[in-house]
Amino acid sequence: MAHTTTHHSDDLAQRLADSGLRNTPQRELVYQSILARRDHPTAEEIFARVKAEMPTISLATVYNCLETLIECRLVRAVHFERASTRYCPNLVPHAHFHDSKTGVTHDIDLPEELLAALKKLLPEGYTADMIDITYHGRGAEKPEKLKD
Amino acid sequence: MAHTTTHHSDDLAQRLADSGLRNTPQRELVYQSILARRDHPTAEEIFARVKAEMPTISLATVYNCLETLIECRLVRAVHFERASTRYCPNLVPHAHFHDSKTGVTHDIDLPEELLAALKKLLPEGYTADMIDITYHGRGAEKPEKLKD
DNA sequence: CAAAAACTTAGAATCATTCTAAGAAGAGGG
DNA sequence: CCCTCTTCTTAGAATGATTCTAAGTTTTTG
Ligand SMILES: [Mn+2]
Ligand SMILES: [Mn+2]
Ligand SMILES: [Zn+2]
Ligand SMILES: [Zn+2]
Repeated sequence: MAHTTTHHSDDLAQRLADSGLRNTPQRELVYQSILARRDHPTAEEIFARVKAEMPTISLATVYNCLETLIECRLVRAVHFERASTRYCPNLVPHAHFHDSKTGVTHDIDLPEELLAALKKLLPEGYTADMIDITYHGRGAEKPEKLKD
Repeated sequence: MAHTTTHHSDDLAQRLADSGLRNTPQRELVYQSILARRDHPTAEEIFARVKAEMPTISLATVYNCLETLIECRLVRAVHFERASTRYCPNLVPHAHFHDSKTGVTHDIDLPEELLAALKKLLPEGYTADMIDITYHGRGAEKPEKLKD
């Protein structure tokens, strides 16, 4: 897989350059801390993770970096009710399943055809830039088989 | 249409009674103010409308009444990003179209088949109590034909 | 190097919502 | 009718996530 391997830090460097922004250690660290796991951390959770590596970083900077990452389209903001915003590094169009028992959030891939069907529900002349879909429910009770 | 006509205030009285709650003038007024229009007002907007009729009502009471109406399933809370919660009297399953230019919110009816298709995307063992769908985009630019 | 621009930071401010504590209103039993 | 218990309403304080402010740092440019 030689040179075709893409490093996420390269993505970041590239996107920041494209937007005329600087690639700072804080931005790098905040971005990596979101990529590291497939959970959907809040700003406070990211702050806690990042602080372990860079104890001087501030919560304000975490918020600033997150805003930058969203502008650069490397991270997506996710909202459940009015709870703290969560941040998601999965850039393919997907829905979110919010487990009301555990509070855990899973990504649900959305087939192109389903998005098309949703767009067909709109009245003449309406265009949707994005469609936000959130499931609220419960995940499997039993421990999952032996996949993953 | 004789006696079959349902008055919304009867709905309210019934639901409150079912839940062992009292039917107060404040609850009645808050409910009517939401039913009166198909917009999706915020608590502050409802407060303003209701205050015109009952100048002594408090914002806390509006929030309390809204919570009660939601418990009684007569009103639905709607969230866009982290903006103020909006309240919707449309009880059939529907999505929301949020016009990013005007800020106006429209209801979009959801066919049963589409909800079924969405539920089929969930992994084994996952159940969704509810699915929240929000479109973000722009409505028709031109003035609508001559309907409505 | 000097100056300008972009960033980071701590703490204050904001804003929607919830909480608290006290008073008002309604239901029921005598 | 009173009395008492419970439910409601109310004003204002508290909360919590996020944004703003103002001052220092770092980076880039000339
Ligand atoms: Mn400071
Ligand atoms: Mn008070
Ligand atoms: Zn996600
Ligand atoms: Zn609605």
